[in-house]
Amino acid sequence: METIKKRIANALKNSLKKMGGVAPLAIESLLESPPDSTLGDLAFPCFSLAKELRKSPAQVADELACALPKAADVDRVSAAGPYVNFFLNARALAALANSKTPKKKKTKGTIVIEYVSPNTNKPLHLGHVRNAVLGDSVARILEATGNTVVKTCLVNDRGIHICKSMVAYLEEGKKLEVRGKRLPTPKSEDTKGDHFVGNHYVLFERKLKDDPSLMESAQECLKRWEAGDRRTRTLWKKMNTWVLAGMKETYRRLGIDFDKTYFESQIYDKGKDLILKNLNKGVVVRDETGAVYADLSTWNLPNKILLRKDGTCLYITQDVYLAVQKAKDFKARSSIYVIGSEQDLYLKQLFAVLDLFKFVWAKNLRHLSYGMVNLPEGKMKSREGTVVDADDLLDELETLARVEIQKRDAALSQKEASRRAKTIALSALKFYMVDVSPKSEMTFDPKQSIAFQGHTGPYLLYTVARLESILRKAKKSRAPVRGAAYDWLAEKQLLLSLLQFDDITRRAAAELNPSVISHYLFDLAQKINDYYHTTPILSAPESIRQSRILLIARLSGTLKQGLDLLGIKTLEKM
RNA sequence: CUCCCUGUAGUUCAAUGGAUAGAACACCAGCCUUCUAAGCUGGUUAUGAAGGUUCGAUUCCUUCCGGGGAGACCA
Repeated sequence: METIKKRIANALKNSLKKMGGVAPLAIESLLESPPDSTLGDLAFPCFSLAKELRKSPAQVADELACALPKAADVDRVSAAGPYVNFFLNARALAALANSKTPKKKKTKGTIVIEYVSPNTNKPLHLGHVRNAVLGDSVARILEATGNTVVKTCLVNDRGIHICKSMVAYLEEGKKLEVRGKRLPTPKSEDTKGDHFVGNHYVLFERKLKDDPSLMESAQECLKRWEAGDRRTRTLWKKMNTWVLAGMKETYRRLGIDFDKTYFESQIYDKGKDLILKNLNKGVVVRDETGAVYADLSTWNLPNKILLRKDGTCLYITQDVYLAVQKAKDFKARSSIYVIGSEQDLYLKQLFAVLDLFKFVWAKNLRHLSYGMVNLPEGKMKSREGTVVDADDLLDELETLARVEIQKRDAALSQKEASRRAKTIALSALKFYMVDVSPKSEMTFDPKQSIAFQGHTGPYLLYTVARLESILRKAKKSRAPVRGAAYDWLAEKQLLLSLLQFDDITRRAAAELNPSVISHYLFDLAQKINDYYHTTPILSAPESIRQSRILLIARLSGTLKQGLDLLGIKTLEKM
């Protein structure tokens, strides 16, 4: 595709010279796709040339269309109003689509991406799922465009939140002790560890209403933790282990993983030295109360406190440390933070502080900010119990997928049905999450998100399964190969779409936006299904059958490749 | 009070400043003796308001109205 574009751009440049004009610099990038395929396959808008040539855009287009030389890969050039439209040659497109693209080498260096970053006081919820799916997909996209990607997770495993769960757990324990019973565990309660601890967190919040003194207990617990009190640390460790085991299970179900996990408890006080060093250099300042802050007026941002007046650390203290550590650990040229938009200002300040500290890589830090996930009835609120739990959601989706599978093939083995249900359920969830552009808030309507028809993941899986079915049958009845032609409009559209894939992937990488890919894939699948219905493949005349099968293979491959970039697995049959 | 994001069919989402604002869901009417009907075809419905910049504005600027978020010792 690039080669055709380049050639057309050159031809345009030459013709413009003859007409007495100067071609715009980025002439190749001006080439666009017409809104309707009957208008052409590529379009060149002439608006910018009109002034210079002192002619109307339509006139320029008209003259340009006549002046352009004939070429093998272009069937026809025509002016339509202010546009010069090119009709590409289907055979040339087919040849291009079938030529093997060289595998991308990883030459661009390393990018670190940090995502999910959960607290260890409750299980993962819908918001984490959006974060996880986004981060995972962006990592895949960057990898596919020549970067080495390191996936990291920062676990917020210490702080007042976990202390609340601990206090609730100990309170419960006191009561049980009186009755001579042992403390419950996830095992004794047959509850997943993260849910077990989360239940105690909820319990704490509920009891807090009647007993405000519990808050003091939590504060004391935190102090004991910071002082290194052995019993507190032991309980803390035990509860965190439960939570992390539970989360691991959820990640596994989601198909998400990390190359490196950092724990807040291990680094939360490590940024202090760096801050103090910069204080000595006069880069940051101590105010009259004793707190250390960074003046960020150069960045047009409010000042940021880096150390409390009592000298203790804040969240940003460790974030500064961690950023430096990541740069050292992986020699990363860039780092991406997948974090909700409510922290937009915080991340701007973090990046500014690192810039203030003169780290060269600070200018390459990026915040992949994403909007909140809301429910049709409003915001998710843990206190009101309206939080959608990740595990529950996955269970529900799998059950629904299973029902649909059962409807279609009752004879399918339990094992296979379950395998398919998992894949289909995940495809629905991931596609739904990734299809909205990250910046937008999204409304999670359970009814729509679990739909298996229309603009959904399962629609794409189904399209792949149909293509694979054709390919299986084609193998069984191999026909003699002959050269063949793509002479129909439908096939040309498919070829054009196929040739856009690399461009689309690059755009998604540049924008850190997987929805670019999901939109493309859905559009491609629609074209494929249309083609499927209108064009016979296996029963096609011998002369063109083989090239159609080849096209089907290419289409299936591209769909799979694209879905893989979204973290979605496909099925051969469904 | 200040700053950031946001407002598109009944609903959920699209649209590098470009040609007739696209899908999906829902609703109605069709299509399985033909490669998987989780599919396909057809039908009804939208840019919050007013100005401005531009040959051209859903997109950029201003004001107003509505929604969300953030604002130095929580993150």
